[in-house]
Amino acid sequence: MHLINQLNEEQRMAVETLNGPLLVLAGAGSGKTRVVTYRIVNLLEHGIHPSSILGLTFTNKAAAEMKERVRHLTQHHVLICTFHSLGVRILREIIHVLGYKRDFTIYDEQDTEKLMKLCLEDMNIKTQKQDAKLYLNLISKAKNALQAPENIDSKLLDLEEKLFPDVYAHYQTKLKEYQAVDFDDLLYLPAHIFKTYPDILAHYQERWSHLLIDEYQDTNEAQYAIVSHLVSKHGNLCVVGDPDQSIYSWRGANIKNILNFEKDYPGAKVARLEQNYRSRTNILNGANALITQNSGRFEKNLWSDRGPGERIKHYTADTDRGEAGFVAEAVQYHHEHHDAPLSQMAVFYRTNAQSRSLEDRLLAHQIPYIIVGGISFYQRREIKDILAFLRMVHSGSDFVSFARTINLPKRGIGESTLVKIRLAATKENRSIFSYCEELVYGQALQYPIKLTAKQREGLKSYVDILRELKQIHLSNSLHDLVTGAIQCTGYLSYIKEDIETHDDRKENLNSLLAKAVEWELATEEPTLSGFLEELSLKSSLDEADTSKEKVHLMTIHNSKGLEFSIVFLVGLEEDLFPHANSRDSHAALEEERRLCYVGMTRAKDCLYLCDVRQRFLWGTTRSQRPSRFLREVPHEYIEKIRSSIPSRTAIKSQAYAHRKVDIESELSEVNEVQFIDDMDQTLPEYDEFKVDDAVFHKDFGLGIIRKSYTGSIGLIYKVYFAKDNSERSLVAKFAHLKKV
DNA sequence: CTGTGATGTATTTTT
DNA sequence: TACATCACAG
Repeated sequence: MHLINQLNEEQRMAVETLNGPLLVLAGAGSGKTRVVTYRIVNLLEHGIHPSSILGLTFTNKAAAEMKERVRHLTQHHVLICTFHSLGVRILREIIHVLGYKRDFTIYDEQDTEKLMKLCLEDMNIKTQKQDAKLYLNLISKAKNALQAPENIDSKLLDLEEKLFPDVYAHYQTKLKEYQAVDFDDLLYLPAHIFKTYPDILAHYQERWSHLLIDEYQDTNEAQYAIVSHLVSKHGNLCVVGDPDQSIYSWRGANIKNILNFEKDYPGAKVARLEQNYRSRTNILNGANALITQNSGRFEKNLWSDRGPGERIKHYTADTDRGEAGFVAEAVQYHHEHHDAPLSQMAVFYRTNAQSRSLEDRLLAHQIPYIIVGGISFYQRREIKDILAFLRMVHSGSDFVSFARTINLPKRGIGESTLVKIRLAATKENRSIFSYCEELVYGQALQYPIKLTAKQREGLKSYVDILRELKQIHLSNSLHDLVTGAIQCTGYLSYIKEDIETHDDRKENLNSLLAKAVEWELATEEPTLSGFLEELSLKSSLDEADTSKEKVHLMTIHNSKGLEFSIVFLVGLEEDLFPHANSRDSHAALEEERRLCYVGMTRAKDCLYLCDVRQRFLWGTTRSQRPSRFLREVPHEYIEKIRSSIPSRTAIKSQAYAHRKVDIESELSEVNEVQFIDDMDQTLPEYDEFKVDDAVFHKDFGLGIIRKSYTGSIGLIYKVYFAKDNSERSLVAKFAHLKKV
């Protein structure tokens, strides 16, 4: 295989190890994708049948990319997909053993929230606002940990969570009744089936002889179980990942899965990919130094021979608007003076809300940008509405979709009637739609409910519309059905009522139709269920058209796996990044640090770090303190700047020496001042102490930190002092507390 | 049942 | 801020 020659020694070892367990520790930018694809090519060249190989990733995008690369190199189609689509694939084949029908619906978060509210109502649980979300969270955790409702140890639960096992059980019952599964079920149910039905498992073990898992550090228990079940026979498992880039523990990812790989699979070979082909050393070393602060790591020595490059630039703005303005100007500068393509620049932030000010300034500077991630097209109301109609055509059992569509447009069926219909249908043991049909057209009901003339009329029109759509579905193409769902339902006139949003919504509906057509052309057997399934597994990440000449805006989470020449990491402030919610947990804080590491290591040539003194956040203007992460990157790699245009030293020392002199002199006046690195004078103030830390005060003696918060004067600690048994609030910068 | 306006409240990351 | 929920009137 000639491709082998393009690899370094460790990479080659990974590519040439075809059987048995293999752990590839792939540092940032170490050529992971190349190794993975070459390894698949190598498997194929060694006579492994394409259909025996299974590659698993976390995003559709990564899967598609890898698949395409393999196809390009070998002309073979290999199954590379996300864990969730693998789950669907398996469930479509065997979910009947659990009493589901083959064409189940997949509920997204919005859908499950509706379902949960209705469950709580059923159980007469006083439905407080966040209750639904709270229970859903617990259920999600339970499923990720492979716990069935009956396996929950109620002794471990808080008092207010005592009802949880019952709620969980009822929720599962309802899901089944409505022939729906939630997102976590796509992993949980296959894992459950594998465990319970050895013959089914054997079948899948037979089918896939070689497994490959990407981003293994982000697998959760359920995913881990699926994988270990599948490989327990042949043992040919290659996992790729980087513990330092584990950033999804909040979704159940367990970093131990990768850390314990050698224990789980004795005799595993380990390839350490430590040469970074991406970043300049100033950036790489800065990031390395930062991540060293974490405990319990696999030591590694990531190096690069791409030369030092420029130092990491740190800019402090007065306000979030100023920060965004700085970014816009710097983008413009790089674009105009160095021909840096916009598509090679990216701005990363911790929370989605931060994108607004950035968008605002970029727009003002007329810089084209694209938001990667964000609110998905498929989450938009009008899209979900039409899809709900389609779901009703597909499965008459899905009550959530019924509830969503029954009053589009208004048909006089309100909350209370909806409850009556739902309960009656359940009692009657009929699907929600067949119950409605019977209610309007038949008499064979044991539990009919009373309707006003207007309601009867409304329900009848609804049933008629769905019957018509079903008819279209039988004899026409998919896009005819979509057209029908938009037109026959009167949806168009319904959205006309809101003039403000009408045009946008209409446009979105047009794109939906376009997507349907496109999908029909690209798919061999374009069925409705296939279409719905594809859309429910699509994430916002998969839609972005990244080919265009635009600056990329995204959360740091979304930046994983990408690289850009120039990266702006904004909002490096305490309580934003690291996020306030991680404040009291060491583990959470380390994850924030890994997140920062991920963000930094996306940059090839140029990295900007920004923080802001005053930020408009959560409805008010807040005084912000610089992130501790800024301090954790050693000074030698950082240059503090006060303008988006480089200072004279920077110009001279870097590749910019050829720049036009007039610009340089124009700016030199301002920049003269900033040659001093003032990092030392502006040491960020941050939570030096955490709750429960012991401290010493020169007057009050020994104390314990009870609380830390930010007042108008800065960081304040509430400290309990043993000496006089008192609690005092002390301003951090004056109190001179010492660690004990 | 529906629409309105007031009131309250919770603000991370997403396959 | 912005969204969801609630109370109340029609």
